[in-house]
Amino acid sequence: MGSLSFDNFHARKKKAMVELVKGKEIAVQLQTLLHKPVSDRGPVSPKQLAVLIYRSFSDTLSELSSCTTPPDSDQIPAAEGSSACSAESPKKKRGVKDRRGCYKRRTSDSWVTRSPTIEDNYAWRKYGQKTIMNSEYPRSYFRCTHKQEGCKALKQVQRIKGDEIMYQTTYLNHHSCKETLRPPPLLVNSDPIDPNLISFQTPKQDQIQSSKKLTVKCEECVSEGASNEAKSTLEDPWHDITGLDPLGYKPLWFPYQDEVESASLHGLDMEVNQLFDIQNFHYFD
DNA sequence: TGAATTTGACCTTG
DNA sequence: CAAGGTCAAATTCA
Repeated sequence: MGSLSFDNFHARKKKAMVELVKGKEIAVQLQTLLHKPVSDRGPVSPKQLAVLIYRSFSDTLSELSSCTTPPDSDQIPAAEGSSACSAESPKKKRGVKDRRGCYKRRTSDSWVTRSPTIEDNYAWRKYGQKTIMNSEYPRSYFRCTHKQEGCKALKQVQRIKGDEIMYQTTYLNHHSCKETLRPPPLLVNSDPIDPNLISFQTPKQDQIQSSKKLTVKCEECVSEGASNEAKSTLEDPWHDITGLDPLGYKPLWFPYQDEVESASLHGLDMEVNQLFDIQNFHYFD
């Protein structure tokens, strides 16, 4: 078992590196493309390249996160794979021992994000809510809507005490249903739960005013550690493509951001920053 | 009417 | 035993 996991670790690591290199190459392509006049750009749009870059990072992170699972963990497989926890019949009455409680508590394959929204471009289904001790707000429990297909991704969302418009989201397990990853909406207008998300569409006249309010509100809600530099990128189109929050918050759907932010992301910083320097950043078709 | 959410009971963990 | 995580019936929504 040990050597198998060891091999697996290196295989995944290698795959992750390949993905990163691929992403970097695409980023270079994107950079080159953006230096060309729109008429000379050919069939591939910058937006498509940006999506590919995102996908590359996503795949990389997926591989890396799998590496973090302890090789020797004898964790009980999620309920559907466990004979001990599998139910004989789909419906059982209360009192009969069923699969309730057959869960893993937080594993190493978990990460926490803070965001003004709970949206992360995956489809989730809420399956529970609990009031938490010493917490003003209840914690909501979500699972991937594609659980039936074997996806074990879970997340817990809780408002942050003292920072009411921020949510702390704890993710458990990665999506195995990659194809269900919904592309970020081209128009991020508002969130049903929290309207702090920003629209990158050319604002209509009546939206400009609310946009200003939004800016003020967001600046108020930025945590102490957030840099003013980051706050100034409100119209950052990168967010629309990648889901990275332009307000200086943590990325909205970037697992392992704390570890990766300073490594992988900064690896692209130069190119990304150069992209932002380009005045005519046409990435929409 | 099917899908999604709510809610209280049940279960495990520490 | 308390706290937190999950289940599933009931309820709501589209």
